[in-house]
Amino acid sequence: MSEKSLNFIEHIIEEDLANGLEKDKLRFRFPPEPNGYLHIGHTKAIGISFGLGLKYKAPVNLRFDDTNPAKEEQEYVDAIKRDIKWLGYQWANELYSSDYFQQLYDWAILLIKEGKAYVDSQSSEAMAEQKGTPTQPGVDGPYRNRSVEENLDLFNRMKHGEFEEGSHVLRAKIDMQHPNMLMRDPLMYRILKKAHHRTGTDWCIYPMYDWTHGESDYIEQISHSLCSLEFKPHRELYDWFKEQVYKYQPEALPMLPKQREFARLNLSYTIMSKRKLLKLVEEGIVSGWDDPRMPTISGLRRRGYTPNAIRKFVETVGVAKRDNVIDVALLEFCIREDLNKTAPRVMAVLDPVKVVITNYPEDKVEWLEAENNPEDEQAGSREVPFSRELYIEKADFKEAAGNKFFRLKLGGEVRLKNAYIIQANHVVKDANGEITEIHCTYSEDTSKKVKGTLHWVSIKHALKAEVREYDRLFMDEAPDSHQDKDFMDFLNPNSLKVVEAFVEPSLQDAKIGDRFQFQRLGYFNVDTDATSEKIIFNKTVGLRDTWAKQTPKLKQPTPQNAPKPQQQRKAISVIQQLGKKYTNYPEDKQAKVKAEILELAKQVTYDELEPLFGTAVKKVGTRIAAVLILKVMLDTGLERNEAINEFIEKAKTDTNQLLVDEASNL
RNA sequence: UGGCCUAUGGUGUAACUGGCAACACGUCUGAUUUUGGUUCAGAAGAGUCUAGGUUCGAGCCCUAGUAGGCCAACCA
Repeated sequence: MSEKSLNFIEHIIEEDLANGLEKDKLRFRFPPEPNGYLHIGHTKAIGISFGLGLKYKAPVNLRFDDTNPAKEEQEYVDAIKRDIKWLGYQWANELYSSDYFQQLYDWAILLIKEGKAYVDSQSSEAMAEQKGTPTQPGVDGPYRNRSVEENLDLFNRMKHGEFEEGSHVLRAKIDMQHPNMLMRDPLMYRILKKAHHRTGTDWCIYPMYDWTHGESDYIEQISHSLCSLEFKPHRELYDWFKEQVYKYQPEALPMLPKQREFARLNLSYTIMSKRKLLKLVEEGIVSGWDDPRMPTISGLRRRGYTPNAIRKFVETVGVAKRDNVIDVALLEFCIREDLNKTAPRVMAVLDPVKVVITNYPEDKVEWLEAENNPEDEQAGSREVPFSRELYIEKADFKEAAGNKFFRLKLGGEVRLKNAYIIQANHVVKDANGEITEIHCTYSEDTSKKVKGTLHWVSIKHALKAEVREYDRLFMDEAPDSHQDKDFMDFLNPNSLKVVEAFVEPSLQDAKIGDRFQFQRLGYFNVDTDATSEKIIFNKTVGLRDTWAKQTPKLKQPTPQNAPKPQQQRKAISVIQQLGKKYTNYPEDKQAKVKAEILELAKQVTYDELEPLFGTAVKKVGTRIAAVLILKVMLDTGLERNEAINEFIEKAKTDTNQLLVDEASNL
């Protein structure tokens, strides 16, 4: 059994188990708000909680956090359930926070009676002002000390709809001076005269997140409530509410859930905010939540991603507490890895040029055997038609090219996949000089060694198909991380390219969702828009292409190389970095680095330098760097002092010759 | 002018206090190949944010910094 190393959450659980928590008390939950579609970021949270459920054979509840009737809709509930199921996870119970409205209300009454909650009747502006700021404490509001009787009366009338929205709220009475702003008398209830997707018009007060979420965990006796990092400050409040409520029924509900937070998933070149994704949908930038360019589960599904690949992906990214940006290349690796093993191979030409095989009889057709998947012996084979006139990719032919070009060129030979070897003899061009036909001759000897193999389709047998090729939606690595620019500024105008392609006839019967590898091109699946008349493919992902990397791309000035989302580093820290490895470099590189350090040194102040004098003896490189900086400073008029002299003397007696040399130079 | 969290190759995650640090992606070689795919073999790349300290020994413990993130919705 291969012991995979545990992530920090698993460590916590193991520790709890070791401290006496019974294994069958473990219980998790995934708590989406039904106000949008699930995206790849949620998959991490899903993978964590459901994964833990699988690992410990513990139940995982699907609980919709539906406390805001203004935003939540049944459509989203359905979509979320569909997506989780599609990913292959099973929840123990389908639950709703709204199921607990009555219980929550009853507990709120008890809290009021204890003097732990009160009705505030100010405007939200007034309350916000009293709340202070992160750096300034808040002050008590005028209604903070209402009597229990008055609070009870008011809260009761709130519930019965006697007041307008915004006129009163129920707040927990904690501490307006608390350093954690969430503890400054947080709201528990607001008046909302809106119909709820489940409770209809039963309620006109609705509980807030903090009050609802923790208590829902508690009611369900969740052992570990896992959420993303931004809820860390909420934990204190989560615990406060939990402790208040616990004393009302410690025997019936003994488990106090534990909230722990992990860093959410970020993917390079994409956005993950539901609000922003909604904007793309609403503004028609994409065709809907399931547009294949969207990072939603439904978008990825339509694009051709498999549940397997997505699960593997979230497993691979790991779980920790630091902010991260995952390279989309990892996601692409996961889907290629899966599809390589499972997708049947077919031939399709996306950008055709005609090939005429002049020594092949006009009417002859041969059906040649083609392997369905070299990675899967069970996959069997099919037959593809070969005839005199074929299409190959334009990019697979050049009139003249060097010998690193393995494809077809005039006078050169190339193998046609599953068929013969052909030689290009001459080309026919139109008035614009565009090649319209490539005339070739074929040879039936297929045993010959030739470097290149091309895919092709027989023109008269080929099916026309629409192919939708996608590129990233955004051209920036982190489109929503720029304070001065809107994420919409980075939209890629060429994220969708529709081409008319020619595919082999076996694809006639392909059904919606079917996945294929178009040989040498990539993985494609049949889009939901396909009809019996018109077949439509989505490009899921291209094959790895080491050839494309070598050919200098004449594309747009690669935005990838543009300034990283890092801020300018201080010269001193750059020098330290350079210095560290100084002694490891060969001489020429050493000279280069030295020049760089001397240049940077001009921006360093003496105050920044002095701490480096104490650098540990073994860090020779850093000390050399310090000597170099010092040299620049002395040259520009710095007066020697005791610290400097001491440092120089110490350097001169070092065992490292480089250091001694530099120090002696001073 | 406060509280909380985080810091390990380009990226993401590991490392029971004990060997100048492991795995995956990415990058680069080479071999194989009727997919410039796959597979296989290999390489480069990290003094673990900085400076002190404790220790025979520190990525891990202590102190002080630095940098980044989160917190002021009747949202979740």
